[in-house]
Amino acid sequence: MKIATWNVNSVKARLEAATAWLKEAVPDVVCLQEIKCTDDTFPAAAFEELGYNCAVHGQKTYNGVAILSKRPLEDVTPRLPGGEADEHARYLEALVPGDKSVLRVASVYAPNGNPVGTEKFAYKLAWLERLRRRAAALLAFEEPAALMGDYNVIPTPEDCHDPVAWAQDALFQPESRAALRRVENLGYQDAFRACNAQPYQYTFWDYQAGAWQKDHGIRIDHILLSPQALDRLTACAIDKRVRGRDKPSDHVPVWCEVSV
DNA sequence: ATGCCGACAGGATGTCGA
Repeated sequence: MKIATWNVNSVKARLEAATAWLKEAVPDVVCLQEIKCTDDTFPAAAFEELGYNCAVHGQKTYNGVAILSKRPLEDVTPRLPGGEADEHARYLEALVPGDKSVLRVASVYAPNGNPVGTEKFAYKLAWLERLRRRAAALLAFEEPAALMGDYNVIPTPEDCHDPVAWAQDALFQPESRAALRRVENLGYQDAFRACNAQPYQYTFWDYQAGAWQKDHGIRIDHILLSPQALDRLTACAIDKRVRGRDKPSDHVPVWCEVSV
């Protein structure tokens, strides 16, 4: 099963780019982030035409996550536990039946957290701690699980072009990196790093300052696999070329293949 | 030291992203 994650930065602005990529990449499951629309305005028909079922946890203007799947989507659950007052649409979970077993997938859109030292940064860390708790609960099922999305965390200095340039940014704070590591330390593995040790492989390039042309990127979109999913991992890659197309998102898709 | 670009809401320009 080919599964993927992509922060599209508005699903409506990216509809043409998204359908073109789906036709060539042909993933079985795609987790989308920053769809920036409500459930009722999500362009489901365009994806259904390509054979996808859609689960949507939307929000007007900001955030919003979705899961597209060629297989049925069961147990569809929005929101992370523990944030009853949190109105941001940043998490959506579903169960996808595979050939041999089920695969639990989650579309993850962690908060940006800038500027550091504000309530936004505190919200980011609290949100990642809620994610860690949910990730711990999922491990108890002892089933293949993939928590995929925009974590807004640069894991290591080798995941950005210039660590000094990002030193003051919420994405590269020691606390942010530790929060991501705490999820991994439960027993989840970064699928990309399980397949590729090359440094300076990015998933995001800013629209500004010619970041794409200069390859000034960062790796912040991650696929975290449970042990049962990692055992079935056969490939993982970043579809970098998508960033060079017309009207691109500032993020590109990351995908992996798991034999479930 | 700051903006650079882009999407959105709304009808000018501010907010947000990373």
